Amino acid sequence: MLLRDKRAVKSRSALIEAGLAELPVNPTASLTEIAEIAGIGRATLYRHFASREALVEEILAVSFDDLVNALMPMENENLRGKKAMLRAVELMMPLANKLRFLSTFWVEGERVLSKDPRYAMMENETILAIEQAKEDGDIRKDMPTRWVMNTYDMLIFTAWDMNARGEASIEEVTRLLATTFFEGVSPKS
Amino acid sequence: MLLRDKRAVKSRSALIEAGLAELPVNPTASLTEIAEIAGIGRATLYRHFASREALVEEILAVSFDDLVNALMPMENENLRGKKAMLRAVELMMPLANKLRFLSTFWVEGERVLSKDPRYAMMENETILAIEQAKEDGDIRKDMPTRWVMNTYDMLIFTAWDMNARGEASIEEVTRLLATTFFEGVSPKS
DNA sequence: TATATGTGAGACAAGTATGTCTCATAAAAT
DNA sequence: ATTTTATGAGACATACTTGTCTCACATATA
Repeated sequence: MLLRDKRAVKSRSALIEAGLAELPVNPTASLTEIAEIAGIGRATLYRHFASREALVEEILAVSFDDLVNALMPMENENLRGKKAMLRAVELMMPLANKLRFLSTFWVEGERVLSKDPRYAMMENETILAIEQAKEDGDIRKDMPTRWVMNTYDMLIFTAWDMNARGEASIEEVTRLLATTFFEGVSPKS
Repeated sequence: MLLRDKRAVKSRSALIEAGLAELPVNPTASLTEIAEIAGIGRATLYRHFASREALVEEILAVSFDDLVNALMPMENENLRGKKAMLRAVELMMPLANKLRFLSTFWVEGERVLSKDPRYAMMENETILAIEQAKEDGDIRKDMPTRWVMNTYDMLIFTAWDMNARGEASIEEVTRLLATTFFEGVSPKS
């Protein structure tokens, strides 16, 4: 199954798409269900993925690809600290559905997530930006970086969720997130 | 099984304790596992709880009891808006370990959670406090109440989680939460 | 002490998920 | 046109989970 054949490519992507759509909604979905959603025979699923875990890992890898891809523009922008964090939010917001998969496997799959070296990489970049923002006077030095990062991640998930429920547009949640994160919910004094 | 017998009371609470400890870590734990953790025979588990769902519901009910109990002191304090929100955080934070169960079942169990009338009640009280805070000039009027509430809830879970991992004390996460929520992560200007 | 009741161990049935395998068929590759 | 390869359908074995039931035993209760 070396993806030289059109059919194999199609089957594979159909399976990944199905998992990406179904697993966040129903994390314990059986492989029979996923194969059915993909419109692919269950046996074929096993031809592409040796096990359930292999499928999940592959979907995670694809999600990371999209995420890293979305953040690509930043490579040439040389932003740091607060500006980098805001720009990242802006670029990540439209990827809501992909992030959703990642957030579903945040708890259960922390060991799965951390298998991907890019996970640690992205975490490190976030930490770096937070520490730069502290130096620049944009984030309080007395707040643990870990707390700031958790808050940042959590706000991203919250923002996506609200957008997915149709309660606010991408632009709106981006603005809300930025304001809430840096200024809090209080009016400017 | 009317809990007239010491043994029944002990078994029941051991099972609830086990579920409370294990399910947040491993949401798909089998009843065999939970019974083993409780040190109770699996048959006895079924004598107390008709089904898996019944066990989960009971644990949720117990969690709500604790939560409502913890917030009891506010009944006589007549706080409103920002002060009510801060006081609620202060009272809820020490319940971290116990109430992590609720956050685990936040997504999956939203239908389970909303079975409990106290869920809607607490939600309404939060909404009321947020709207009071808006009137009082403590929360921006241009922020949707829904967004503010989601942020508030998520910060509570984040704080619980950080405390549960031993990364910060109760007092610390309480302070971090309050500051982050109302002022944001930026230093005071 | 005598009775009532909760319990543990284990058998049991039914349902479901995982993973392997075969074979005929259809569609790609050459 | 011929060969190669992926697929679908389904059988099959294995294992696990849920939920029920029985029986001997231990422990509350009276």
